[in-house]
This record gives sequence, C-alpha cells and structure tokens, in this order.
Amino acid sequence: MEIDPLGITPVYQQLADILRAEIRSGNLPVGKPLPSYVTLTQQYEVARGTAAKAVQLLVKEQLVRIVPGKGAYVISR
Amino acid sequence: MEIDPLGITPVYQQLADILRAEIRSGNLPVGKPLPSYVTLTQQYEVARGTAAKAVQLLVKEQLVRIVPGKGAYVISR
DNA sequence: AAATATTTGTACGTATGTATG
DNA sequence: GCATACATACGTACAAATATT
Repeated sequence: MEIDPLGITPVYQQLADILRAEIRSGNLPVGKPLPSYVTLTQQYEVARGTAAKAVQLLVKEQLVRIVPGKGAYVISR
Repeated sequence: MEIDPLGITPVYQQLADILRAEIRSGNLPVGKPLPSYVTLTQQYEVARGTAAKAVQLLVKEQLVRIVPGKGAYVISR
C-alpha cells in the first residue's frame, strides 16, 4: 500500500485505511501492537502527528486500544 | 481565565474548559462564532494546533459546529 | 535501585491547501 | 484578486509511562 501525499484523501485517512485493511486481513492480528509511531513515520514517510491522528481514528472505531508507553494494540477486526 | 502551561491538565483541555464555560455562561452566545484560531493563539498564548484541538473537543461535545472558511459557531450550551 | 531505551502524549512553530466573503 | 478562517501536514522537542538492563 502506498500513500499519495498529493491525493484528495488526507494522508492521515490514507494511513488509517491501510492499517484498517491490515487489521481486517489479519495481517495485523488481534492482540498484537501496531507498528510504533517511529516505524510508521519511517515506513510511510509521514510526520509523527499524522501517524498519531491515523491511529486515533482506529481507536475511535474501536479497532485498537492505545496503552501509553507500550503501544497501540489491535482489539478487534 | 488563565492557562497554566505547566499544570497537570493539558493546555488544550484547559482552553476547552474555558471556552465551554464561556458558552455555558452565555458569554459566547448561541449562533455566534468563537474567536478565531489567530485570536485564540494570541489571547491565550497557545499554538494554533492546540487551539484547534480544544475547539475539536467542543465539536465532539456538540457545543459548536465548524464551518470552514467562516468560523466555529456555538450551536448549544 | 538506577540508568537506559522505547513508545505514546502533549505542544510548539511553520507552511500550504481549501472554503468563504 | 484579496483577506480571513479552518484543514492538513510537516518537523521538532520534551514529558510521562513502560520495560529492560
């Protein structure tokens, strides 16, 4: 999956879409943490705040639960 | 109302609290827009993103509705 | 017990895009 | 076209929570 920084869809949405797809597919299994912000920023070349915003969307969708100091864990798919 | 940048409560929460109080008191009446981000940043000496985050909280609480290019209007109190 | 590393939380400042008037 | 206002995005920095050494 690729992110288009110039696309119509905001980058944070694109990233959330990617992560959601990874969760739904089981590629990111329940109980496992998402890649850290640092990893996400490097892997998708987005800013940290953008990565955080994307993950927050998934939290709102109750797909992940964030544990400060630990990670963002997949709780459902 | 004052913001304490070193307080326990996050600045964006403090600002949201202040604005909420202004709305509840009728000081910021229904139908009127909140001060703009520029005004908020100057008045409370916070960053623009912080002001935006505070206003977003009020949106979530359905106290205000943001109209892009116009302002953040009080819709309830 | 203490120091270090990792990860999320908050906050800053800045730049650019989009919508409205 | 221009000014105003919100939206998105970047990069950076430090604090707080957690885990490990």
